[in-house]
Amino acid sequence: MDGRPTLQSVADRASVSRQTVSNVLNAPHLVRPETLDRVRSVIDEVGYRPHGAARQLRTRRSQVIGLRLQPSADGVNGAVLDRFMHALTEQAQVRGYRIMLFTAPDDHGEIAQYSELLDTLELDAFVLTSTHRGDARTRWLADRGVPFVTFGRPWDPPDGDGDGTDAVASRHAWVDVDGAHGTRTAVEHLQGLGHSRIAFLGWPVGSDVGDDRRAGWRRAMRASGVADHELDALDVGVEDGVANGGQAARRLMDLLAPTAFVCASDSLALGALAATRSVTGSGPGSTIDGAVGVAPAVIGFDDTPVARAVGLSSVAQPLTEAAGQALALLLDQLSGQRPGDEPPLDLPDDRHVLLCPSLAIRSSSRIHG
Amino acid sequence: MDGRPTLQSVADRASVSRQTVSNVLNAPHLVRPETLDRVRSVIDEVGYRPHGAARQLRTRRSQVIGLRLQPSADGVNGAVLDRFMHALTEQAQVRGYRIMLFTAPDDHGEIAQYSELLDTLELDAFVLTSTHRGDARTRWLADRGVPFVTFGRPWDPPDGDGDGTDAVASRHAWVDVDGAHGTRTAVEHLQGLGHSRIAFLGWPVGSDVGDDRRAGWRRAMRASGVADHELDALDVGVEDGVANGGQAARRLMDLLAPTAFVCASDSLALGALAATRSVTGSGPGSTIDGAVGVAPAVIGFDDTPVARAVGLSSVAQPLTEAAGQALALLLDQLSGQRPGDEPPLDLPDDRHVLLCPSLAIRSSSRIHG
DNA sequence: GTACGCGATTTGATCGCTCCAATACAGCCC
DNA sequence: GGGCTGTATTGGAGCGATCAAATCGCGTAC
Repeated sequence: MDGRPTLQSVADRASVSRQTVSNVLNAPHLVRPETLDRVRSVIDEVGYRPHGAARQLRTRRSQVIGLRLQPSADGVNGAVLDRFMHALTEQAQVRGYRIMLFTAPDDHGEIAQYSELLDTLELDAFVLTSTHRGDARTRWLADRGVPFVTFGRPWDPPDGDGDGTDAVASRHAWVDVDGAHGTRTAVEHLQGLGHSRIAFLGWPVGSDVGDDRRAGWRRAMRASGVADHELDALDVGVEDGVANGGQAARRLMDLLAPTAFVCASDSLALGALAATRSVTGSGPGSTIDGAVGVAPAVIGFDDTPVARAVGLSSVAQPLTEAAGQALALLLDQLSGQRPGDEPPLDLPDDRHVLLCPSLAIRSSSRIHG
Repeated sequence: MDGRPTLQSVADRASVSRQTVSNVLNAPHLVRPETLDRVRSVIDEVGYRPHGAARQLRTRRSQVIGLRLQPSADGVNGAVLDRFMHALTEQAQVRGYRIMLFTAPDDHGEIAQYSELLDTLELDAFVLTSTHRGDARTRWLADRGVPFVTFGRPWDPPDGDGDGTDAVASRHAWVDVDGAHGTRTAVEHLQGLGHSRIAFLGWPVGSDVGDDRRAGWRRAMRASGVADHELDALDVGVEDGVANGGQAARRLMDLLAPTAFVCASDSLALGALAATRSVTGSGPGSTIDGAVGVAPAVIGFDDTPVARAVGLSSVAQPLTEAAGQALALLLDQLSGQRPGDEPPLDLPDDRHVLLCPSLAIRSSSRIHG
């Protein structure tokens, strides 16, 4: 009566043994139906819940997934990872897993945290974000057979130095959103509205994510017959930020007078939006008049809350879907892996999920001059 | 050699007993210095780390703190809680605690999660956000003697129905930011720049946080001799949102032509900023000319990334400090409480921390006409 | 000389669960 | 009825740590 109900106390009350109660919960098919019912009603009656630590001590599984909080990217973006985390937490919870947070100053520190979390708390898996070329984290985890998924493709070239190690190491499970597809959709949407001089306002060449988004714009433009030298002129790369976006947009408008901007981020788009609106004097959603003085259309990327707030069209990542897929990939690894076993060597290649973003159309791309 | 190092394996290697190794880690003062050194060097050598689940099973403490993720407030705000969470995770980590996430559709569901998390994982404490009047969560936790802190004051009236239960229940540990102080500082800053007709753009009366911020503005205005009927005219309450902020600002400008706006959120401020700038045609930071046509100053609240991006002055909450204080209050409760003990009945009243926000001054409040 | 006190260390028990091997019991065939 | 198969259930062992109590060595007091 005193203290929390335990497997033994439930067993006594139901006149069975410990193990039978355990089986009722973990392997019901082994228990005779009438015994099942009886034990279950006792469980409900006393409100029994298994003790996680005790179970973990025996099974070597914690049912907990680790996630590193990024050091708060102080931009308009950054909310993306937070939203992903929300979705992940929700999805994990319904599948019987929990999310544990940790922080680290850099990748090296993150690996140190992996080590500690695995040794002391025996986390079952990790979700990695912000992957990049030559990511030491994926290598470390893969070498130790720790289940993990990355939100973001491994951007390493598919075939490294020929010895195949890199290829194997980067053949891990991942989920990502097709950025190129997003910008292409944006371009096509604008073309459908009659635009043809569509500029790309992105980051400097060299960031994989940025180049991917640029490539989508480029392909769509080229497909509609725009020449390469013209594309080069319409293609701008600046560091992320509202101010930078505004400056770059103004410069482009002076030189080439594009009728629309496709941007690599909402920050850049926000700057462009302000620049285009202040020059022409017409706010988003204002009336159309003739040809001159109509503000160019602007489309951002990531569909952050700010975009929603100011009526900025934006490419929206399916973050809930991404989180769901990430978890599915993780559970796949977890189910096939008994604590002591080695991870299977030749993994199926269908552990990659590339999702298509959608376009949230708002007033910043509804009108056309 | 095989398997992870355990307390026993370290003990064997150092030619001492299990318990001595345990003491080296948990009660070094009980161990003779030379033994201490010897055992410690073995620990380092084999890389021993205590196993959390085993420890928890015995001590009934998990060293884990629970935090509910709010269902992603889809505004410009909401980032506030995310930033608080970042700080909390960081602070907890250096003190040997971890943050575990969970979600719930409402307060009732949140309580159900508490129950489950306490029974199965034995979380040591919880951090609550978004507290409100008659919050069932704090009551539930307090009744069960579960340590917790809220980020946000209990807004219940100090003396309930006279039976004292509410007063006791709400006398829990909390950390909050003095919103009134923030808006007062904003007003004083504006007055220092020569402003006198300063409007308040807030939420409808009835939300405790909003009324607090309103009160700060009101007090500062009254202190400088503004009559009450004038204050009522300068005081607007609308639902949060950029569009609402813009509309309300425009209306105020038509009626009363205030020279400055103090807002209850960055969303409202953003709307006001757009409205003031589009009417006069001068962007933030543009040149001053005479008296007519100069854009009113605008100050927001929460210092969200967007504010930083568009040059909006804003009242900044000290979130890192808040997280640190919250944890200090928690650890205070945790240290004084042995697993089986009852919580102390008469708690000290110094478990409330009210922090002062600071003002981030940017271009939206630098000029004055 | 025995008793006592005190610090350092060891031993046995225990937390709540699952794994494993052993057992009881039914049904079936010869 | 004996032997076999397969299913339902049982008891013992152990996961890795801490707690509580026992033990040991040694100096001091009576």
